[in-house]
Amino acid sequence: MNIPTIKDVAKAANVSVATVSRVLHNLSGYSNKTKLKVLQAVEELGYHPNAIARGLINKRTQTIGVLFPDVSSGFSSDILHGIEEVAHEKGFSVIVCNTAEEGKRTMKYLQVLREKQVDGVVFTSEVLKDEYYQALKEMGIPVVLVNTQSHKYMIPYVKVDDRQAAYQATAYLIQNGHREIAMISGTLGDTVAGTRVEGYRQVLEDHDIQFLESRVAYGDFRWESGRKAMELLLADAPPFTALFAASDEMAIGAMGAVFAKGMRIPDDLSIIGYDDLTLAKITFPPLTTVHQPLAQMGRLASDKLIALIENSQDVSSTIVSHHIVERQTVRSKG
Amino acid sequence: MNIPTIKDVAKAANVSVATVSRVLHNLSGYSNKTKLKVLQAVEELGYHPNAIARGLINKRTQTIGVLFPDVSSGFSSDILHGIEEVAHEKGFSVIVCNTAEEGKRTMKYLQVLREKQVDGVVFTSEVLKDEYYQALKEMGIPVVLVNTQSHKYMIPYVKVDDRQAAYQATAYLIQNGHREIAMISGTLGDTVAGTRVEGYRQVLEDHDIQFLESRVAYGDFRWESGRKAMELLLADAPPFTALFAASDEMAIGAMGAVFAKGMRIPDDLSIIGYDDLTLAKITFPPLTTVHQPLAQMGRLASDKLIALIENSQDVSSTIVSHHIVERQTVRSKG
DNA sequence: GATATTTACGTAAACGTTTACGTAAAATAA
DNA sequence: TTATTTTACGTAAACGTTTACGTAAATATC
Repeated sequence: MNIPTIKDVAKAANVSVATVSRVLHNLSGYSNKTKLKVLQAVEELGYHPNAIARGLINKRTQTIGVLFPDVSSGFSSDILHGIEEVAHEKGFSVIVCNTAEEGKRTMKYLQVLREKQVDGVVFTSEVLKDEYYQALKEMGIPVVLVNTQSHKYMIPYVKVDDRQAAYQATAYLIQNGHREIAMISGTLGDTVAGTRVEGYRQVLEDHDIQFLESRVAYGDFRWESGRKAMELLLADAPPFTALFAASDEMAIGAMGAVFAKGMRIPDDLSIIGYDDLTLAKITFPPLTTVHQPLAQMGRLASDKLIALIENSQDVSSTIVSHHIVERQTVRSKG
Repeated sequence: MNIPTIKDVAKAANVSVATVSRVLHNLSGYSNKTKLKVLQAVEELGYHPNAIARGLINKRTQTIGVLFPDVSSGFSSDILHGIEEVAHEKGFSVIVCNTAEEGKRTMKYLQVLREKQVDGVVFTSEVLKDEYYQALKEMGIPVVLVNTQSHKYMIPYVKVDDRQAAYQATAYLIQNGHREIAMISGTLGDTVAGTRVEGYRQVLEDHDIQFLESRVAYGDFRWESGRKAMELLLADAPPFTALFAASDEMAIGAMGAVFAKGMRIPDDLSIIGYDDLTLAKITFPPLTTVHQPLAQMGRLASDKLIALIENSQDVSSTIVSHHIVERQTVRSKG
């Protein structure tokens, strides 16, 4: 018993495949009577269209590819959730790819996506290397960037203004009376990480506070690196009363290091994070942090990508708004 | 300038498409000279095979579908990571679906997956309703369950032994001298949740400790429900010195409620969780919990599914091993 | 009632592959 | 040398759709 095709339906309904296709697509060109016959045949045979055959002829697969450095991170999975949500609403499926930040894997994935004829690609949280760009360009399909951007190439992106967000996060600490402020940055050399320390440095200058290289430590955005960086800072840096961590994970790692020293948060040290992962509100005390609307960013990216796929000419980018969510890790000093 | 097809390559290399296909697949039936000609033409034209056309004829798409109740949870995303990893290794792509635990959405996804002709499906963390099973069965493709199982239908699954794990988690508390032990269970009515309270109940009996209905509260596995359940327990339940939470998220929610009361963990109250999410090790104090090898479960599921797709007859299930990871939320009562 | 238009279809090509089958030339065997 | 096998291809059908084009019948127009 083979899977019924449109031909079987046509035969059963005593019409041509063209007619079946027409009624299935609600086009015109058939009487109500034949429509009923066809629909009944579909029902009886349990016919389901084959999207592969359809894709072959339409040159559209209704599928997009999404690349993450680490799908399992709280950060990525929120974005994925958003992307998937609107993709599904709009009739697209999403293929996930985990690049593990490896160039080779990434290129492999791009090749697979090309062969699978995806209609578009979302690329997230990593710098878009030249070779990626070339591959993507050859594929001739729209791309949107999330949480990253390319200065070299003109590609629409969705992200927050990192510099400004970092500026405001640090400013928030200053407003709360802190003047000795350390920072744990993301990977040294990474562009977004870089932008964040610029923001941090800028506020300090604007408030006539001296920027001390010795008060900034570098992690890789992940929890463990935050803990280590904090241990370093606690041991070696000039004393400080507050910390800005460039990711929530690192902030929480830092909190662990602080607690381990028997210090209290925010009594002995204030901390502000960055991201507002689900994590942030469930730690104790709940983490004050700058909120990035991750799921929303995913939704916007999906939206934009699909518009592009459907021939929109609008290649604009969007800077989504961030804001500080005040929880309980920052203490106001008198 | 259109995308080159196998025909273009054939023309450029002055051979037939059949020959091109043969060299591309490393079959036999061509001289070394023509092989070189073909490869060169491929190179020059920048030809890339079209997996859609291939899928149409092979009736294989090298794609699997994966259904999650919530892709963005730390739980799901670890499983996804594992699934994706081996799928990619074995030449399969994965389409993610977020059911949001809604029957209608789930059915919609199953239909999409059917139309897209996926070769297999992984279904995770939800009970497999009859209608899902029927749809899956009609599709005629292999399915594997993760973190759930069906008593009604014969479908391979990958999960831990929940009852035993719950038994051991509670036993661990008893071994540490606790006898007044509360529990926060997952959704009342859910099978896995049910199994876990059975395990809990069983140890108590085996140690001649009276099981008190009033010492078990019900959440939905998520953080907030854990906090609420703990507040309830703290207010209404007979006093207890330890808690077994059926998920790490709930355990952490409970910790928040405890801290909010000014109590200390583990000094005033011991807590053991369940899952060992990334979360667990980064809270303070780090959470003692029962480890489920989530990524590994994903890998195993992927492995099994692909074997099934490739005609393995082995429909066995696997119970993966769990173990308690001792961190700092359980105090030994002298 | 003749002509023009619209409706309701059917036919067949096309999408880009894979592969069964056929065949001429080359290699081997007798 | 001739007969046989093997090699190296080419031809064409098939996968399941969509859609341009054609056409007979029905309907509308005058």
